[in-house]
Amino acid sequence: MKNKPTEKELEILQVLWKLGPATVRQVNDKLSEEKEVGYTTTLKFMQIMYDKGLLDRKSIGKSHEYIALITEEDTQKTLVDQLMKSAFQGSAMKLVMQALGNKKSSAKELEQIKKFIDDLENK
Amino acid sequence: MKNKPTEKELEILQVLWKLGPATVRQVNDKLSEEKEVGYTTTLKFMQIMYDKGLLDRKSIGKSHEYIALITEEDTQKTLVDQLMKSAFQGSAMKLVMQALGNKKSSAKELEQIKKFIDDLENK
DNA sequence: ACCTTATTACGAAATATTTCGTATTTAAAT
DNA sequence: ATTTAAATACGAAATATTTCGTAATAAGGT
Repeated sequence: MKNKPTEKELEILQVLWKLGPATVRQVNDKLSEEKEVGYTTTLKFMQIMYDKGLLDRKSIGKSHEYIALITEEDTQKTLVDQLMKSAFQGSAMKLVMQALGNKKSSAKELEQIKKFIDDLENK
Repeated sequence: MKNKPTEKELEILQVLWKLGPATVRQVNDKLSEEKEVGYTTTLKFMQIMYDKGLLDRKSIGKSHEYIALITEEDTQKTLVDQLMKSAFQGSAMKLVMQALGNKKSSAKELEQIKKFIDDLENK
């Protein structure tokens, strides 16, 4: 089983999943759109994540280009599993109902989910 | 908006939701079933949570009886919202599909969810 | 070859979370 | 009233996470 990335690490992963391979500068620019953050802060994180094996990198000119080594899906799976265990007694159903009840999803989305469930059932 | 409890705080909340009003001793015993933890550790957490306003307490003999001031539902909502934002681009649907896809829910549960969705739609 | 500028490397401060030891208090039993 | 056992209060150590300053490095332009 995987252990989950910290919140800041997740923010950086999000950027990399969206942009694909990217430099510290690019990631920092993206993060800074939301909330100003020091360049060396982002750099440090990405170095730590590289050391941890969360990212890979290669030299491009004088800088590095980083790429996520874990997929968005795997990470989502890890996080959902964790939340299900820690707050929903391991019940996917409880979690799902909470998620659907919370935020009004569009009719279209609800249909998609029903179709998704049908597919699960006929498998 | 609420901010989420830390992991240890959540563990303690879980026990209190399950047991109802309980002493530090009772909570610590419960937690220790899983993994040994020092009595004063649990005590300290519950004191902090009391100071933060997460718990209330009243004197019972020489000890205190604590009770959760936030409900399990509200907490689940907060956690799901947070996860939805931080890892699923705010999409309930993506989260739901991940949750259902991950863990095989029983046919009965899947039916319940579909019914739940139907209710949402006819509202 | 030298200067400029952007990048990396490194260390450490700042903050948040988790853990527990020790001293004090309290109530119950004798 | 005194002793004893259990609980609380307090402080601080241990660990994890987040943030950034400074120095060293490297590449590109002149």
